[in-house]
Amino acid sequence: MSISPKMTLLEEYALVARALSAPARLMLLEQLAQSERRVEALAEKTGLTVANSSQHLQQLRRAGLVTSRRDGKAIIYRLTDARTLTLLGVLGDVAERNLAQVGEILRGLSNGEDAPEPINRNELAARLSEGSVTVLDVRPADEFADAHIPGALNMAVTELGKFLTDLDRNTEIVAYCRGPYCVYAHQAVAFLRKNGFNARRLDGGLPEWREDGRAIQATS
Amino acid sequence: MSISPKMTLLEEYALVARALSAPARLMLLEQLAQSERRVEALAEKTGLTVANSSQHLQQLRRAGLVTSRRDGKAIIYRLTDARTLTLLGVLGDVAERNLAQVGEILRGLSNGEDAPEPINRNELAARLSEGSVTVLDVRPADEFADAHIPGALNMAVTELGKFLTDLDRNTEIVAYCRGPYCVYAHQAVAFLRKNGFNARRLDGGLPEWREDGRAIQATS
DNA sequence: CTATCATTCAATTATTCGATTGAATGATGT
DNA sequence: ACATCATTCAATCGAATAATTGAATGATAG
Repeated sequence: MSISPKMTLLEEYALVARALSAPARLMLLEQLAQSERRVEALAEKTGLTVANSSQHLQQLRRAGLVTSRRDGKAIIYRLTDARTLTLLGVLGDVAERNLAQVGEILRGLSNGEDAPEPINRNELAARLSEGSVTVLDVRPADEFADAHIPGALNMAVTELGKFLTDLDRNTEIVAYCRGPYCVYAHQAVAFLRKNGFNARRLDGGLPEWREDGRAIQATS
Repeated sequence: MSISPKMTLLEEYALVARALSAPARLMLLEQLAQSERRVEALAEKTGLTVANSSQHLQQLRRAGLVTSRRDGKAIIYRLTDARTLTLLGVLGDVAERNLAQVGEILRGLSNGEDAPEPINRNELAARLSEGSVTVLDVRPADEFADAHIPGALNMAVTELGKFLTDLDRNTEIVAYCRGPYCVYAHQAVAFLRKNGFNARRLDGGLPEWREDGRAIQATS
């Protein structure tokens, strides 16, 4: 079947693409983009069984998208490098702009509010150093604890209502979450705007911010 | 199965990735990156049957990677936009750097010669305006006729031996072909270097050159 | 209006994939 | 050296996919 080098190459490229072609594996990659994790932790975060996670992770490893190492009794998986992150971002970009259904869902998350353009990371960095912005991390608390943008507040989207009084209505709010596939930031921005706040989404999530080489606040 | 918007989104992203997960479709996309084409022409170029090409093209269309229009009796397919090209490039990049087998094949194409770093498109453009470089288009003649880098010579890799005397040994040669998945340029560079020429590969092929907004020489 | 013909559809077959279950592995840490 | 336990493997099932064949579609061109 694949005697010529050309065909072998194409099959390898196809293998990488196939690794991205299951929602379960995209969830795993999104998690790994936050930080390296053990199989069990990944299984819990994604709702997959451990055995199933393990098999998906092996497919991702065969495709070169993740690598693993041992730490004590656990195997720790992580993204091979920043190119994996780039690939995920471009994939989301293509889908968002070329698939009508994706655009609709993303707009639907805004719940009637028309969302403003996201703020880019350069601009946020500048605004942060001025102190003229409130940064909101809407990921689960454990992921926030692991690492976040310095000075960010952590509020789960579902709890946002309870903390509205804590937020300064005169300062622009920038919300972010995991990255291109995370919907929390969209929802948070819509909710805040509906309640009269000036809120925008950050372009990219924590992984992209970190990949830019910017400072993060980490626990360990 | 997919009630939550999050899952629906992931399924859509996975659909795009799945579209890239078959060698046949990657070949079709490589062809479409050269120029828009009819189904029959694509089938001939890729060696697929017409019916099979049609079905693959429909999958690519569902994934938003290509679009089609009618021209007379024919349906003309083309890449939806430059993002598709970017996606293909990043996919190749990940595979080349993370999969050992891909690296080996690409090195194997050089046939013992160690290939120099490719020249980037900015540099080639500068060198072209100086006239200090010979540009070699190693794609098939019909694709060359369709469009090529201005001033480029067209030689199929297999015919390269016959034309060695036509090439100036004192001018550096830059070879290019279809893009990241095309192996002709690698082979041409190896052959030329083995024969004492100073040759390098262009980073990216004609589609990337065109996408940069640079001048091309076209027939029509 | 009708014949033409490029493209698409439909039905089939062989293959591959994803999820599940329970057992096996094998490096750790005592 | 051995027990532990996170991870992986193996086997199974149901579903989805790619390629092939031949027929159907449907817009064009005369």
